[in-house]
Amino acid sequence: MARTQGSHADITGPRIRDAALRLFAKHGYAAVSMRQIAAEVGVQAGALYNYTPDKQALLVSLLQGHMEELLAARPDPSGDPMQRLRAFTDFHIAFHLDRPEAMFISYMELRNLEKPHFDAVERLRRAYEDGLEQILRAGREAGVFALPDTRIAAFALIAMLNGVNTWYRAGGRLSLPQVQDLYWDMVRKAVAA
Amino acid sequence: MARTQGSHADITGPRIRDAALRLFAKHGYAAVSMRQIAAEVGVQAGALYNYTPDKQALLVSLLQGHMEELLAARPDPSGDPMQRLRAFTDFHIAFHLDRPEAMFISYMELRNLEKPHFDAVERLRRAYEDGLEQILRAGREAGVFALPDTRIAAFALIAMLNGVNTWYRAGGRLSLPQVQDLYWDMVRKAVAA
DNA sequence: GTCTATAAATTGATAGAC
DNA sequence: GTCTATCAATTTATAGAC
Repeated sequence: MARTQGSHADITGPRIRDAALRLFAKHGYAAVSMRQIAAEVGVQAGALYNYTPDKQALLVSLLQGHMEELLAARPDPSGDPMQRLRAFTDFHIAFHLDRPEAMFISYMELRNLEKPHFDAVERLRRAYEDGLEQILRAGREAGVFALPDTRIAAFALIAMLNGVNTWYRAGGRLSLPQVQDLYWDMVRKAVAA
Repeated sequence: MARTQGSHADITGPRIRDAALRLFAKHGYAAVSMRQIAAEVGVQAGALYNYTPDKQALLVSLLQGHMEELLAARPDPSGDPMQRLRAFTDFHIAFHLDRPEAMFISYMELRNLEKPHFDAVERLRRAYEDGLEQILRAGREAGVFALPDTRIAAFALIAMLNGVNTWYRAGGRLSLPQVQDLYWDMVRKAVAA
């Protein structure tokens, strides 16, 4: 029989983060109250403050955690530039389709981060963009890519790949490998020499 | 000498929309109070309700107005598919770089629209995407574009072009025509046969 | 058309019982 | 560790004077 009171430290913490992620993605950070998060978890609002000092820290943890996971999961830089770009494309699509809410709030709620937290997250994003740009530069030097501006190209490719999340629905007419093939076709041609 | 009271119907209306656009873009719809908007305009909160029935109507008006302007400003469908695609690319970049806040809230604040308003704005966006897809289909039928899926390609190209707004700053190292050339280079190659 | 004043509800966060 | 109760501040929106 379910208790209505008692100690649940091990499970409550992650459930609070899950609930906050889901609600922030759906309604936006500013529109979500601590009471809503607590209700989603099944505790009272006061209990949340055993796990987070305040609402802002909850958002910071979600965004920073997402970017650190993204950087840690990147494919190894092995193979020629074409192979590396294909691996990056496949990875980027798969990683973000697997975490639609985290990806969504990582773009949408940046402005709700206080300055030092914003700077920290931006530094991580910058590192990720740099990873792609290095692939593009290596390809240009090898003569397989033709890109007048590798920095802008990196922005453009990431923006294009991010767009998958705006239309893809699991169980739709396209499987993940089909989506990866479709985007790889355009990525490959866009950078081609 | 400036009055602190009195009638200013002609100028107050547009100024409220301007202030709301700026503040919504900066802090997010949910995070902006009617008092903040009023303060930005230089009136008291109560005065806003002479111009909008409520806060939601202000957001609807901004998003719907932006999409209608976008559709109305599209380039004429003249020329061959390659020329039409170039015109679309140049137009899309120029239009959105000219309205960064409106573009921003049109993507970010969709979720804060009540259902019927959301549907109305989505219908307009869909019409815009359809315009690009028709260009892509015409090019594929003419044999100048090679695209396995014109719908996905339209999404991908729009997402790529939208990305300009995340990094472009007026007065930066690149002029508008330079940006248009850089993106056209990638768009052209991405769809090429 | 704008003001002041206020109603009614909701917010983030804290205190103290259990 | 969670609860109930509550504070102090802020919110949208309205009423009525000018």
